[in-house]
Amino acid sequence: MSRKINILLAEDDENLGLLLHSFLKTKGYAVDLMRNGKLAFEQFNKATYDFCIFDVMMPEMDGFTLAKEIREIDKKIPILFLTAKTMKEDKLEGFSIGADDYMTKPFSMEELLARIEAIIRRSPIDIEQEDEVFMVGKIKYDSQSRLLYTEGEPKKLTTKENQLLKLLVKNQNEILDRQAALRAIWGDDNYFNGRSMDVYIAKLRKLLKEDENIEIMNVHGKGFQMLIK
Amino acid sequence: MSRKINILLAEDDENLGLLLHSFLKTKGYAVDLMRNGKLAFEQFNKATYDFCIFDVMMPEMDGFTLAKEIREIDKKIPILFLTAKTMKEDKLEGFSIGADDYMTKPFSMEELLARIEAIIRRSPIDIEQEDEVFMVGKIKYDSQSRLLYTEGEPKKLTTKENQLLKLLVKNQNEILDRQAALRAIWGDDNYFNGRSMDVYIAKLRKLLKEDENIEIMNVHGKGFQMLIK
DNA sequence: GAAAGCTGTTAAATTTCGTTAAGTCATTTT
DNA sequence: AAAATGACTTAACGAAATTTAACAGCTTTC
Repeated sequence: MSRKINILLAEDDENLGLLLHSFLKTKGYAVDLMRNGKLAFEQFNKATYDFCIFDVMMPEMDGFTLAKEIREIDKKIPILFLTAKTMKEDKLEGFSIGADDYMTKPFSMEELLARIEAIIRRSPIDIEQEDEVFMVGKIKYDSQSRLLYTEGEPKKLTTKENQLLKLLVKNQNEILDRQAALRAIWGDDNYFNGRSMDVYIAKLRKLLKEDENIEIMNVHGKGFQMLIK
Repeated sequence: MSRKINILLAEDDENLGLLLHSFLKTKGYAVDLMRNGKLAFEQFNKATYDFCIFDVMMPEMDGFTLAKEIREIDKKIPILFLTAKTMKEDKLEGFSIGADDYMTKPFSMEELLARIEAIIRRSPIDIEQEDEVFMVGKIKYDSQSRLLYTEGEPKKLTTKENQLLKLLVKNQNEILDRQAALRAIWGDDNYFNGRSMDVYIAKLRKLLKEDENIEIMNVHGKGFQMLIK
């Protein structure tokens, strides 16, 4: 079998949280439980996850806001919502963010498991071997070892260069939101971090200019978009 | 049966502490009892444990803070909390740290035992043979005898080399937080200890450079990450 | 079309890290 | 007891990574 699947679980109800945590663990998943959206977002940027389960109603940051933040930096990770009420609007909002499924409390553990496995089955590419190696145009890029295989010697990226390039590549051809990137990499989107990011964008452009089909384009006031023709 | 399971017990109430200590000993566990969180953390870094039982309310360092510190350097060790009051917030905080279970005082010895065994049953890999012998790339490493089986003569590591290498290996492919490592090995993360750690990182790199697939990579401002390709 | 606000880029300043060597202290050897 | 050894720390210096500054060039707004 392949490696364990990492699930990020955000749930403020301690009983349900524990229950889910231990249940999913017995089913062979690696689960990190966070008690609110803020903590969950921080955790999301620290580790690498394959799957998210978010309660909609939480203190600090609710599940939808959390999902929005995460969608800014990861378009594809499956998100499943848990919602206490059968609010129609809730569901709609959830799906417009890009929810893959939702469950209305109370639900059975087995049902939850079935849904998780269904979603995982549906997205066969990413989950089974969350890729750390990408092709950026004709340039190979290994985000794990932070190596960019340009002509001649592979170039070793610095921590920040690597974090930023990884975000851009993962959001290839889509806009990477400025604030989202700053929060994900620098933890805070103040003015100076913003200027710092601009410096790194310049560095990456220089690193990638060898392939003229790659372009890191600015979208004024919004963010950056890595275009590959 | 396999070897004895080592439990680290942190409990400031002397009566309860001794009671638990002798009870668990009769049940075949090896138990070390510490009377506060600070001592328990120091002890955790001296020996190797399979399981933790922490009282939440303790002088010097409470159980949650202790658990947080330990989680920085060991993501997987099971932690069970003992809590005097049925404080809802306590429980939440505990589980977000990654508690595996909790018990509210007063509780029966048998119930505690049942929970411990349930947790151990759930995590089949780590506990039954928590290894002191690792393969680091193609180099064998015995952290118990502090021997690194490089080409030719096995190299005997010093105390600090061994502690640091063990932490890196246990957090393989993940970031070992600088402060956490310093607190775990040096007890304090001041400037000089930091420089000392850097010296040891250099030593380890030299020791391991024989296998070119091993890399101790710096994550600027955060810590170190041992990568094995 | 001028002001205000973003972005691009280079360079300087600051912080953090890598490495080697010298210093300190305790223990062992001779 | 003097000398040697070993482990660890501190110093020293250089290199690398990151941030801040500085200034020029764009975009939007009204």
